[in-house]
Amino acid sequence: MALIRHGAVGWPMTQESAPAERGAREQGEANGMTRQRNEREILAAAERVFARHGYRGASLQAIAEQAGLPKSNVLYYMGSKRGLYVRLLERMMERWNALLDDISVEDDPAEVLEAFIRSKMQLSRRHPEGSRLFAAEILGGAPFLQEYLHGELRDWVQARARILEQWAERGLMDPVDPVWLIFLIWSATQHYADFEAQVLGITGRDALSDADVEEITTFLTRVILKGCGVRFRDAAPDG
Amino acid sequence: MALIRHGAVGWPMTQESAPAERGAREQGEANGMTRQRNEREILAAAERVFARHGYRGASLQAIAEQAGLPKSNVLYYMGSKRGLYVRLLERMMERWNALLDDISVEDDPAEVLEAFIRSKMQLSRRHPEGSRLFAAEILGGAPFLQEYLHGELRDWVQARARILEQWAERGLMDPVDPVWLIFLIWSATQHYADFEAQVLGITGRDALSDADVEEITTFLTRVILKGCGVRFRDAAPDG
DNA sequence: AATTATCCTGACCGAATGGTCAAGTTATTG
DNA sequence: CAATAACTTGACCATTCGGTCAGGATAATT
Repeated sequence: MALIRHGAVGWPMTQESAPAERGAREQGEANGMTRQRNEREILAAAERVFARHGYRGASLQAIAEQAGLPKSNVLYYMGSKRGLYVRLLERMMERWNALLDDISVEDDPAEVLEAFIRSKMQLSRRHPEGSRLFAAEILGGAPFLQEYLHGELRDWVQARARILEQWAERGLMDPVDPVWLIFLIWSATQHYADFEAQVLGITGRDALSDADVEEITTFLTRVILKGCGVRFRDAAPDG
Repeated sequence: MALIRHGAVGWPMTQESAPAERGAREQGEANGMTRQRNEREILAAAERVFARHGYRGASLQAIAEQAGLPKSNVLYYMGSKRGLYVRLLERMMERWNALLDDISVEDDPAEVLEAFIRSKMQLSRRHPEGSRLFAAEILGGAPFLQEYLHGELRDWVQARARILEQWAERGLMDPVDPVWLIFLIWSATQHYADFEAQVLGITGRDALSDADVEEITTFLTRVILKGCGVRFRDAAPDG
C-alpha cells in the first residue's frame, strides 16, 4: 500500500520527527470542510514550490504564503515538511499508475501506443507541477522513490515491455527493445512539462495552447509509430 | 559575451552582493596551480550539489565538504553562491554551443541527425552532473537562463529548423515540424542523464555501460530517422 | 633577507530554516 | 448552554544559511 518508506532516506534527518497526525482520526477522511479547503490549498501551493525548488530548496514559509496561511497552520495540517512532500509524491504516483492500466497482446499496437502517448501527454499537461515535482525527485537521485522505482514501477514497465515484444514477434512492429521505446515515449512527453520554460522560450510562446498540444501529440504519434514500424490509420484524410 | 545577466532574477536577492573577484587580476587566467586545482575541485563539487538539490537547495557547506575545503575557502575562490552557479551554467552552455555547430543544407540528413543524436548522447554521458544542473535550472523556471533561452538558444534552434525544413522540401525527409523534432531528440537523449535514477532502477542496473549507451544511441537513431522518413545506410551488415 | 602578493580559515553576523507550544478562537455535540 | 473537539497563530527554539573579516600561513619577487 504505502509507496514510500518514510525513513531510510539518503539525507540525514536532523529534525522533522514526524508527529503523526495530531487531531483527525485518519488522513484521508476529510471530515470538516474547512479542513478540506485548507488541505487542498496547501497541497496545491506545496506542489508548486517543491516543483520549482526541489525538496531542500522549498521552504514552508513560501508554501504557507502561496496558500495564504500562516506557517504554523501548514504544519498543523501536514505535520512535517517531509510528510507533506511524501503525500504529494504518492498522489502523483496514483495518477501515474492509473495510466494505461489494462492492455493485452490482443490489442492493436497502434491504438495502444497512441493512447499511451496521448494520455501521458495529457498527464503532463493537466498536472505540470506534479510532473515537475516528480522530475525534481528523480533528478536528485530519487531519495524518496528508490523502492518504488526498483519495485512497482519496474514491474509496470516489464509487463508492458513483454507485450511489446510479443507484438514484434507477431510481426506487428519492428523488433526494437521495448524498454528503450517506453523511455523514448516517456521522455518525449515528459519534456513538455519539465522543460516548459525552454519550450516556451524557444518557440516564443506565452503558453502552449490546446491546439499546440494536439499538434505535438500527433507529431509524436506519427514519428514514433512509424519509427518502430507500426502501421496506423491516418486520422486526417484531408492533409 | 556574457550569457547571463547577473541581476534581474526571479528570486529576491537578499544577500549575495557579488564582491567581484578579490585578488586575481582576471577570472580565467589561472596563474597559480594551487588555484587551478582548487577551482577545479570546487567546480566539480558544486556541479554535483547544484545538480542534486537545485540552486536554493544547494548549500555552500555541502559543496565545501565535497571539495574537501573549508567553506570560507570556497567563497574566497568563487566570491558568492550566485557567482559560482552562474559560472557553472556558463560552462555548460559553452559545451552545449559546441554541439553541431556547422551544418548546411548540402549535408546528408541521415548523417547530420545521427551525429546530433550521438553527440547529444555523449554530452549527457560525459557531463551528467552538468546536464542535470541545466535540467534543474529549466525545471525551476530558468530564472538565470531566461535571456539565453529567448535569444541565443532560440536562434540556434531556428537556424537548424530551417535546414530541416529545406531537407523536407527537397524530399529528403518527411515534412515534419522541425522544432518538435529537435525537441524530440533533445528530450530522448537528455533523459538518460536527468532520469538516470529511474533508468537504472527500472532496468535493474548499477550503471549504464558504454555498450548500453551505444545500443540506446543506435535505437534512437534508427527509430527517429525512420520515424521522419530519413533513409540511412545500415551500419550493421551482419545483424 | 625583506617585502609583497596570494592563500587560508576560524570566528562571527543577521537572516532564514523546520518545528514546538501554549493560549487563543471557532465549531460541533451532548 | 456547557463541554469538548477542531482550528488558528504569534512567540519562540536550535540549527543552518550565505557572507564578512581579521589575521596568520605560504609563496613569489626583489
